[in-house]
Amino acid sequence: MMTAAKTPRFDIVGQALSDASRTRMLCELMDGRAYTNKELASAAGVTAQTATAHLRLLQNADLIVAEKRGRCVFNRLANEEVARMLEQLAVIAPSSSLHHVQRRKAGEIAQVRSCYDHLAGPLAVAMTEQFLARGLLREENGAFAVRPGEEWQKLGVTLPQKLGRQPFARPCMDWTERKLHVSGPLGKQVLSHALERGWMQRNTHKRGLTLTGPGRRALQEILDLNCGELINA
Amino acid sequence: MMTAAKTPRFDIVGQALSDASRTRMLCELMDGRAYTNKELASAAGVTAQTATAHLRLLQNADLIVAEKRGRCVFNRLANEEVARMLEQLAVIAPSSSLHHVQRRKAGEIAQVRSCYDHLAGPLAVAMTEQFLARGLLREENGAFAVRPGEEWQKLGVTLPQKLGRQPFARPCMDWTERKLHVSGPLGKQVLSHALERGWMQRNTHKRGLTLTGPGRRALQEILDLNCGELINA
DNA sequence: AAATCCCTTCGATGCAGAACGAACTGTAAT
DNA sequence: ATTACAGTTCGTTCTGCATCGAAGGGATTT
Repeated sequence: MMTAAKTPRFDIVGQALSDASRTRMLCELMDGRAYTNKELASAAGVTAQTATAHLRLLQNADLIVAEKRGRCVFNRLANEEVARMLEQLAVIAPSSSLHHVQRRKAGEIAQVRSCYDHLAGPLAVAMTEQFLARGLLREENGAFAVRPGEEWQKLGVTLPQKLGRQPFARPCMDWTERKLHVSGPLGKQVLSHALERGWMQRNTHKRGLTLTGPGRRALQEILDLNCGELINA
Repeated sequence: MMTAAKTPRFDIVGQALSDASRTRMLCELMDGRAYTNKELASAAGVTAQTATAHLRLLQNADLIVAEKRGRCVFNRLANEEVARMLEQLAVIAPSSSLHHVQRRKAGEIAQVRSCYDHLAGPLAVAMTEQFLARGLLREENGAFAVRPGEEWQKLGVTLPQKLGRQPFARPCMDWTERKLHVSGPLGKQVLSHALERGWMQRNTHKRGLTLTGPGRRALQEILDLNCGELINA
């Protein structure tokens, strides 16, 4: 049975987010990969015992899930909603250094990076703008409606039979660009296809990605994107 | 060489969200309207002193903004991004999965409502504009000067002998319209008269009001107001 | 078997902050 | 002028919890 219209318990999640050690761990997890207890302890700058307590708390708040493998425990974000919530949180959360400086400093932040399981950053924003300009996507009251097009196939996207029903493409706010890019199953397919084809490679330990020559050419050909303007490396 | 940590400080916002009293207040504010300290204290179930501390904390986290007006302090969400973040948070937060949080979209908030003891909302704003256009009110350095007129009588307003002495009509900022409407004794008389005559009725629970047929006709006749344009119910 | 490593549990410590009563400031009503 | 009311400040109490040292389990290696 459900209780009568009670207020959402923001405080339970907020409690989990209220400690700097825990949020440092979450930032580490935002690339969608799994990290061990020890790695996250090191990222947060605390001992393993303390990390254990933190990770249990994050688990109880359903922000992460843990998987035991041998003597290690792999932790990852519980689901995409958690990642989206964190991205939205980043829009309003103050940063250790200045936001504006971050954006302008070339190369300090990866121009191409992943956001949980999909592309983010200027490249993702530019691609999304192309999708919208070509009528492949339409923004409809805060959601993305997907229209068929040969570009999807070239990007490795398999469209579902029934378009427009489920959230196949979701708008996701990029916190450095403050513009929309595509998440959801569509965004996920685009990234995994790009990684398979060697269009880009994951950097060490972070969400950064490196766009390769073939990737540059592929995006130029499929979407007429001039990646040289975006990534001045 | 690792650059200095530039991770977003999720914990600062999380800290603000970590207390149930504060999140109850935020839930109350999610309709986009402004509430006083006391109202929020009551919504959170704490005393006024405690609410003061909470509200200051929320201000420092840039989640809300406060504006002093008279002896009251009106608090509202700082911006649209905060509302979006809270909505995204509601997706994660327990016990919120079914009840979609009511955030202000166009026309979602009562078009006719009360603000303590006087009318507010688009209807009140439209009436005030009529008062000004007909010369019944004049804005003088931030205050309303009242001029005599037969409309006042028809609206149930008894003017005091000495006009202009004390603030008989005060300008009151409507938070959703961002325009002025009339408070003070004059606004109070208008509302109580309208309720007496059955021009409108109080809704359950909130400050919402329902404009009745006779009320619609009365306002049409007295002020030439077309209420149909305002209230699309 | 012993050694090593990852993680957890337990206990102690110390700090942060949520709550309210009492008292105070300033504004509005009568 | 007096009263009532909204909000704040201060001091106190009490609970929660982040942290680490020490010690214990379980898995893998030597």
